[in-house]
Amino acid sequence: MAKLEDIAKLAEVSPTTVSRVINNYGSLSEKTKSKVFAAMKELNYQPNSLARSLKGKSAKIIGVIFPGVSNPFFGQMVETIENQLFTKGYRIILCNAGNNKEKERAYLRMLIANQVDGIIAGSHNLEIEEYQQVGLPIISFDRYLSENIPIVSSDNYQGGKTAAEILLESGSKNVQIISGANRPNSPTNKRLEGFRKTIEEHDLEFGLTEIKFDASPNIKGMKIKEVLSNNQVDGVFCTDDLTSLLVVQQAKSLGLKIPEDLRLIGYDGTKFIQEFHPELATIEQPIEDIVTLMIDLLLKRIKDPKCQLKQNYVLPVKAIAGETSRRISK
Amino acid sequence: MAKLEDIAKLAEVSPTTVSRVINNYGSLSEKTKSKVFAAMKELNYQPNSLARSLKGKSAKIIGVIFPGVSNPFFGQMVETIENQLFTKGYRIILCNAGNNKEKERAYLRMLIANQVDGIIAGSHNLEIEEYQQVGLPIISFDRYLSENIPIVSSDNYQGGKTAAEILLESGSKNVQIISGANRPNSPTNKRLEGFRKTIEEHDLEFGLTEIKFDASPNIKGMKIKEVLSNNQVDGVFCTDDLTSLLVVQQAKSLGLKIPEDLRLIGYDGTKFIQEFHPELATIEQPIEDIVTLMIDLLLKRIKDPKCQLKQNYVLPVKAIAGETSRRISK
DNA sequence: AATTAATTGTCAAACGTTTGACAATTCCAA
DNA sequence: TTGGAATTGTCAAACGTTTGACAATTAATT
Repeated sequence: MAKLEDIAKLAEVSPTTVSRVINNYGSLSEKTKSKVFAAMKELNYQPNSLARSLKGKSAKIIGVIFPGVSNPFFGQMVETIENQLFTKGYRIILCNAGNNKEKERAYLRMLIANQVDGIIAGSHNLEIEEYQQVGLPIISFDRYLSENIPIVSSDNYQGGKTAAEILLESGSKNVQIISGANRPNSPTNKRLEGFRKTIEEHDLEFGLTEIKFDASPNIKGMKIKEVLSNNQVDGVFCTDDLTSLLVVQQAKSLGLKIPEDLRLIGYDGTKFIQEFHPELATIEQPIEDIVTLMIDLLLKRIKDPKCQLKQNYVLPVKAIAGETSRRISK
Repeated sequence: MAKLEDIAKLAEVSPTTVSRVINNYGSLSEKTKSKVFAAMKELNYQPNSLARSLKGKSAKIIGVIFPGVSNPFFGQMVETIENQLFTKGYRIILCNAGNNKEKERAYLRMLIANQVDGIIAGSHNLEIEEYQQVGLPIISFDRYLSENIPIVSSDNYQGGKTAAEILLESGSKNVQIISGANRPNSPTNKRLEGFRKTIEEHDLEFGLTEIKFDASPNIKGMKIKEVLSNNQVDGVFCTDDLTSLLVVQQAKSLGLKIPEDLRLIGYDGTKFIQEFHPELATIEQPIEDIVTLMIDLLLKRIKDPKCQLKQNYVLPVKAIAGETSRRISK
């Protein structure tokens, strides 16, 4: 590995000058600059980023903590984060916290040890006290972490409301919401609230089924089957699209026709779902915008750690029409 | 941020001793060790990983280069890599190369500058000469990169063969393979070969449709529609499961019943597909094993950069039965 | 008590940079 | 030609560790 000194020798200048060229510091003639650049090219030189960061230069690395990336929603999220950060010159360390508090803690410590510039967190493990003490800029997606950590989320309340409206418009009277188990302080609870409010405004009732986020699909399937067969449910709102897919599966196996017997709407609206399951009605979260905003806020905090940010940033959702919520004329 | 010196003061020992405790170097009494550990705990100390790596200690970071993580196959792959590496004390820098050669190059240089311990690459951009010169341990997934970079892949030939057999057994006579555009040197070509061999052994012919990996789903859909409507195709092998989903979509819109009118088998068999689309027949790649092997090889190379490894490692695939390839009795 | 072994301390160099102070050189214009 | 500015060089300290040489202290063994 070529080092600064080697460049200096080749370009016949002093090491200091090379460093000056790299950091554009002090006054330099065009001639030296180009000599140095040429030498850098010739030796395929890359400044040692460790040494630079040690001297206080930022390493340009962001830690990204999510439950995982095999779920298409988080996959798209992380991919978008990576893409946008890349164009700004940042790299990411991927931290899949799963539903493992210890792992999340370990990652948090590691990120600190590695002197990352900031953290974007969207994990599901709450009550990680450590977040309060991390002396690093953090932005959270859709989860409450601590007092002064801004949360960016989509308009969960409006999302729940819209989902309810669509189900009602589609002619459903007996609706059901299937959601992940609720955590206190989680903004996703608002989906439920918005949904409830709307249903109650129409003087109707609804059933609530909670299924743990991390349950196996078989277990989830079983619970869904119960829901669909015990009641005369004719409308279902799933708080994520994958659960919608399971509902489709179970409905089929029960001989229920969608949308004739049962209307269905999901949540998230990833590119994946829109492209490979355009029949699914869903509420789309503006992933691109969410990421843009998170990164914007994070970089602001990185530039000025004391800059004041709001605690909550809410972005609008969009209803995606789909066959599964088509209005049925009886 | 507490540093080594602070620990030394608190534990009332010399900085050297602290370092010795951390690195378990030289002889140390239990008493001092525990004093130091206590101090470390009290100050919540994390050795500065940059400084350590500068001094030659490994940073315990692996670069992971894939096209992206929004695709469930790569998502699961990367998630598995991350999980397994975590338990071995390594972290990962996620590099989504997309189909962007420049980005991949930039990432490669960055990984070198950041002194990562090794690289796992599964990108789709071939002809990146730089791979030859990277002085780092690299393992590749399913792609040829350069002479001495081991490739781990599933048994593509056998996979293609099995897919063909299943289609034939299901009663299809007029089969079609829909694959990503072929790249020279790519092991995935073997899927095609295995398929061809088997079909020809049965004195049948087959059609080949190539669709660029990165085409939009709409374009892909259109091409698939053409294939399904122009020919009297009654069996389709897609070289990935997502394309299978598109075939299901198009078949439905054309009024073709699966499996009655058309049998279908895909490739990859991610957890996602198996759980959310159990009706899809597919050839499962043993992701877990692939990752285990890649990491095993990589860590070997990291320990001993000169250790001899084979150029190719091939792991067996498994046929996953599904409704879409059910035998039809006419 | 004398000898040896184990433990800890002091000191300094090194890893590859950045950056400041200062001096030396070159260049250009009046 | 001289003065001042622009450019480059030398030198050294710093970032937070690791590690070796060596000396000093303490503990264990006879």
